[in-house]
Amino acid sequence: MVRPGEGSATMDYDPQDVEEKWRRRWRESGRYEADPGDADETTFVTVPYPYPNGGMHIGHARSYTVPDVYARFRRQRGDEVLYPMAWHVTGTPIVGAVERLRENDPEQMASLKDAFGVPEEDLKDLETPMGFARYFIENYYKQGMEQLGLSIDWRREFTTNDDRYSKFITWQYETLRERGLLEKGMHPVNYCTNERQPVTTHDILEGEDAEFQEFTLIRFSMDHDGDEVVAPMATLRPETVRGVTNAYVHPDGEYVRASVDGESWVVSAEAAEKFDLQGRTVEVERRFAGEELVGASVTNPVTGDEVVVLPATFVDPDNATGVVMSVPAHSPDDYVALREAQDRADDIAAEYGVDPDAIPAIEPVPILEIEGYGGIPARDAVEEAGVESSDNPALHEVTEDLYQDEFHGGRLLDSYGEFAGEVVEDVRERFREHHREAGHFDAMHEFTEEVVCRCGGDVEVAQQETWFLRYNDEAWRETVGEAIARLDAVPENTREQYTHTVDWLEEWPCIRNYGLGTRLPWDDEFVIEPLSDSTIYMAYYTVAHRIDEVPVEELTHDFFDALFYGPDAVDDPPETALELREEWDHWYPVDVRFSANDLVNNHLTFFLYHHAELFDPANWPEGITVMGMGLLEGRKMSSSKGHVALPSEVVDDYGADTVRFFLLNSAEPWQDFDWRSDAVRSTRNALDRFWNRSMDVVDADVPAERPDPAGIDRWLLSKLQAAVRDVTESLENYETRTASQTVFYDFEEHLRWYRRRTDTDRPGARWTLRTVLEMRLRLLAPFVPFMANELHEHLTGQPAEDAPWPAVDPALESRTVEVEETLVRDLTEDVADIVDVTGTDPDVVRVYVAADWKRTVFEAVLDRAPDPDQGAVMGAVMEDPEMREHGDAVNDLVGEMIDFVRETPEEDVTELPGIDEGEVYESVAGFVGREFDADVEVYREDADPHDPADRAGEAVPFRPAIHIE
RNA sequence: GCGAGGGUAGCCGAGCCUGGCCAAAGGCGGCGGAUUCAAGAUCCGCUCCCGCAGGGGUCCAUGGGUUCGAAUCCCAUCCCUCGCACCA
Repeated sequence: MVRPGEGSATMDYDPQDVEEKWRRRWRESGRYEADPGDADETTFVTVPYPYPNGGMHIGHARSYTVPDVYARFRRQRGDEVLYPMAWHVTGTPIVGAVERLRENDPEQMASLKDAFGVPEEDLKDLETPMGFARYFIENYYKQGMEQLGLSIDWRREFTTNDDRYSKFITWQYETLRERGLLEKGMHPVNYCTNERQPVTTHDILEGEDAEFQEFTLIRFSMDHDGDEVVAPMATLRPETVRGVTNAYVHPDGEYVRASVDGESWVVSAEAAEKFDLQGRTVEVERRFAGEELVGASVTNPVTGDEVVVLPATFVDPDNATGVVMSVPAHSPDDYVALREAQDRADDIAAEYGVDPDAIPAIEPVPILEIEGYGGIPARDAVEEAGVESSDNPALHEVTEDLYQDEFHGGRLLDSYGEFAGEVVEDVRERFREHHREAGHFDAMHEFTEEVVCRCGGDVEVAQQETWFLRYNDEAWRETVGEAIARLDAVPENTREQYTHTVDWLEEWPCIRNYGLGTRLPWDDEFVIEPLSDSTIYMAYYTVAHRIDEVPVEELTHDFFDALFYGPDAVDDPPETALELREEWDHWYPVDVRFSANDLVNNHLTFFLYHHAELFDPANWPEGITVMGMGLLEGRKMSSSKGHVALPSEVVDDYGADTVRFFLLNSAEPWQDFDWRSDAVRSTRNALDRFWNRSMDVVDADVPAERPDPAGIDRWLLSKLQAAVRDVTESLENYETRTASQTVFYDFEEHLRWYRRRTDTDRPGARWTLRTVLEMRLRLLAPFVPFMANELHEHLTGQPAEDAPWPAVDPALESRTVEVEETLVRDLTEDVADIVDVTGTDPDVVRVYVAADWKRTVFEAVLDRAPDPDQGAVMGAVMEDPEMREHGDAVNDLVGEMIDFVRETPEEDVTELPGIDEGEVYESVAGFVGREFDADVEVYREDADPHDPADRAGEAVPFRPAIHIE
């Protein structure tokens, strides 16, 4: 019995022990530090740097392991490979995390303590943003990556808050500005009216999902205190302007008369503040109750018609302008409200002094027609739904439905002139622009729901001056389009997503008011936001370890110009910059970037934009492989709910190789994967089995020279060549699942058959198994580097990763042998079927090989492959008088053979004429006999066989007749 | 609504591009057997229905179509997931 730790070659699989040993060797030898050498090819693999605002979970583990597999694969193929890593700390998430920690926010504390297991005594280290980041970098990310065995060059590590990195970003933004790709403008932001500053979604307590809406303001005019003033009415449906029959204000609401951008406006008090925030110059001149406006008439800027202002308590002065227009023909809400106002017409007239005849006289004015509704769609909708009053909750739904229908199916009436007859969906935008230019319309932003800041303050949409990246610039779009066209987009269908994103992107506001990162070079009040400071940093990796020796103040604009654009780009190029340029030239471009698929429509597209602009096509990204999401036990992971699997824990539980193998094998990189502990456990069992079997091979005596191979050895070696070819091809396509499935599980199936077929103790078998193991270990090394290296070293004295990637040996590949073996398998299965269905335990199995004339028929069919025609074959065959003797049997056989040829792969069919079936069956008589514990007798149908059950006649080529007794 | 992806046996999941080797890989779960003191370990077999001769029937969301032949190609319908921004 072998005791643990005894050092015998037959030791049990102990991943913790094996893995720690290799980690140490890699660390101490600097195995993955990549420096320019003289290899024929370089491979530069990148992945978005992690954002350490929390710990690392199993989804991250996969994101970094998939590139590692590719890196290891390319390394074994002889490339110089660079796989670097850094840390993204830009912006507010880390700052926000620290704030929530300081406030003892329960969700944050649960995430830190329960999900990530941060000990109480460490919490004090997390109280500054960089302290927080550093803690998770060191204790979670970096440690997790090392445990997983990622082949990263750690010398190049940096954070995006480093001074030198900022110099690089500074150069990037100065360059973009010089090229006119940055633009100053106004932009809507979330603004806390209490703190008097912009806030991010992380700071929002209520209404996190609220979106900005752009309301169109219809500039109604009215007489107020003897002046002509504007009463702007907000709407999302500007095309209904011709259907306005009246307006509403809240009689008790506070309204103001204000000067807005030099004009006199009447709006709610809240609206005046919003206009102020949205970049307009607002001076409130007088405040009054809404009641004061009731009864006034306002003039429609488009039609010139006058309509009356009515009181309504449903008006929310804190929504939009607080002055509402009513379109009863097309808005069920308005329709019902109007009916109710008309019911109370006398009261309203008496209370507010409105002309008593005005209210009953209001009639809905249709502005469009739509199939399925009459002239007044809102009336039909309301009546059909049986809604009688405004407090019926169904009214909301009726309104939504009608809006939807009218948007997609409503055609404007003749009064719309040039817009008449068009569908709302197609015409709204043009209509709005037309009237905006004519001065009839204006615009404002508003949230879709109420938004409250963490401080309790009201959050409003504010317009703020900002800098934009001009992603909608036509020339830039064209260049990035070329970059997309050249890209190896994996999977291929993502290419369209990049194109689509480019079409859809407008200007991108690239700065924020606060957060970590690089200040805007020409205005240090602002910081460049995270998606904008992470577009070309892969270039920084190439020099990161050497730039640390350059004093920060030397990292000028010229320095980077010289580095990236060469000695001619500046007058007096710094020597160091030119030295670093060689590193950059050596590694760039990025060969492949691996990234989660949700970054396609921002980060990855930005990545392409900036490369396309700042670098030559030769340095544009060559490939992007997108990755799917991770589930845990079938559910989404969530650190706040504690539903996460941590890499360090699962590596402790199962071993890094098991974790890696599961992550790589359970789905292709771009598919979603599901971390299920039962499946992971079964992966571990499979690796255990593999280890034990491998150790048996390691311990076996193997002849130095290859002994004479049995047929089955040649079969297994042929399968091995196919595996080498398939794994190589799959890995070139980043198909980690297919590749690992082929070399591991599929090959285990071949070995199962091999063990069943032959005595594995023969010298020939021992030699074969050893050769197979050695090759498989090399093929497995990218996936399970610890185990593969360990076993390969036991076997050959050299780690698998240092051995070259296997090549297909054509001498060991034989289609004929493989086809013969399928005949053996077919025979075995047929006998087993018969045994099964008859329930007999045979003493004798008789096998009858088809007569020669049947072979002739098969060959006649084969002559007309791949799509033989029954008539033609029959014509040819029947020319032979001997055939005619067999009569109808020939016809049946031709039909059967035609089906057989059609259904068999062409490369197999062509092998068949060279195969002597009888010989094949005779050579496996011993094996088949053992399988069924019976004597096996092989006969030829036309050689006067012993045929007690009269079966021989049923034999057809490659389907022998069988009789069991 | 727009854009992308998807619906395959108890479950997960391959196959679909390039139609026939597909009753449809593999895993999990379940059943039976072997080994074992025992086992969540390993090994062998079974796991749509019928069948005492290698066979037959039905099947890949639904309904049509193309084809000698459809899980695979085309059309329509239903359902599900993700993204739609200034947030990493």
